[in-house]
Amino acid sequence: MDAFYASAEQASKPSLRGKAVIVGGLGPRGVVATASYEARRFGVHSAMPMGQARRLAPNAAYLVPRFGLYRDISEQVMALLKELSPLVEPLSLDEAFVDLEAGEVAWDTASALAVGEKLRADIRAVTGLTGSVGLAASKMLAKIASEEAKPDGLRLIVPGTERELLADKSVRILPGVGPATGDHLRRAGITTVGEIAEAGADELVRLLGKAHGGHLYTMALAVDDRPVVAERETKSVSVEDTFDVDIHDRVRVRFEVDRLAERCVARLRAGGHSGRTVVLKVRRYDFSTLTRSETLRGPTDDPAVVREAAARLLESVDTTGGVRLLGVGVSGLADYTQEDLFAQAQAAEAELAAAAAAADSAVGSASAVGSGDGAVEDEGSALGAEVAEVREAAPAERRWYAGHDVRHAQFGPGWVQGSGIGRVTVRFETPGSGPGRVRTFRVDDPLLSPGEPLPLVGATE
DNA sequence: TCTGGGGTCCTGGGCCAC
DNA sequence: TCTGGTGGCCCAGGACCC
Repeated sequence: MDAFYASAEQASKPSLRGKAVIVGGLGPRGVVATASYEARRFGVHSAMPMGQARRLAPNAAYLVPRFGLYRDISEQVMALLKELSPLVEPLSLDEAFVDLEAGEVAWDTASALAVGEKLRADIRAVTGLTGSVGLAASKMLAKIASEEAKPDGLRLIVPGTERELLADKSVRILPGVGPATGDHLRRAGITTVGEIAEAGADELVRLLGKAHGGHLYTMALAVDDRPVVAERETKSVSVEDTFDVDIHDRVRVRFEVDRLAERCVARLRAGGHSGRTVVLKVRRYDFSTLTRSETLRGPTDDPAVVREAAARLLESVDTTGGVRLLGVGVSGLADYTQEDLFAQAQAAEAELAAAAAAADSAVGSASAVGSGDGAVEDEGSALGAEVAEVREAAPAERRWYAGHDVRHAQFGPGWVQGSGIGRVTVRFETPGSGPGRVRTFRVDDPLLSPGEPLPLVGATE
């Protein structure tokens, strides 16, 4: 999909069509997730600090992402892809590899082009958005082709022309070559894909190590036999927060770690997982990042267990000077928990005990663990008590995020154009309407409530 | 107003068992 | 008994991707 988040916003907000739209974190430390093509003309691009984007494009519309809407659109597109082949490998919400051969829908250049054009038409018809298609003999080349096809295009790399096509391109075009590897290669006098091929496998391995160097060399020869993999197993689950202002207070740091641990476990459970290794991530005031991990005896999805492990890990980290980001993750995923094993063991014990007719078998309840209600149990530490106090004091206020959907009892559906100083400005328009009017309300206006994204195509028109 | 969030993979050192 | 090689696991950090 082309400039996916921004395009989705333009499609659902008629007043933004043809305008510079920037989607991303709007806090003081936000970065750009996606910039519309109009915004890119000002030099704004993904991963740019939002402050810099605002300097470059002060008049652009700045919106907070609406992942629910993007996910819905993504599902529509993925469904179209699955009609083409059983082998669809999603890379993100807006990108996927499709093995057309496995789907038996394309067998030569002409049929592949026809499938690509029909897919683009279908995507437009179903979602109202444009997508670009790259056709090639491997995943790497298909990806390069799709980048070249953007926006709203189709590009086919004819088999046999690959090496010639890659030779003059920057090494940065190869997947796996980011700023660091790019610099590394540049210092060795290698700037193009052709130069990687000329340097030879041994030199690449010497420069970048066995795995990375060897892989890059074969990529440079346009050799990529990685298969399209439909189902990928999740290997870790994590949540992290960057704070608007560095946190110095150790109690607050501990409180945030507790909260993150609980959010992480909620996600873990939602995915039907448990995990054995708990990871704490700390980014300090100077942007230095460190991780600490602890591997438990068995997998868990118990919030208290993860919280306590994260708290132990935090004890080994020096946070004086301030903390910019905290994260908690769980890896070593399994589909059972240590508690399950305890439960099984206890059930077996209970059976034995019953068989022995022991009247007082001492089997506890295994189901008491992991209620997930967020109760704080800190083994009586003073810090734990303080954390509980901070938790009690956490405020709950209604916030209006720029770009998010609202509904007004009198004026109907609209979206938040901005808010501040007790006021919220709403533009009343829908995907099927023309550009709408703007009205301002008090932030606590009882007639105003959060709304749901409206479908971009059909329903409302 | 410098630098998000959620992932994956690789490397290299330390430690331990064989 | 001592030493060395090897392989696996754990841990930390770095790079990369979208």
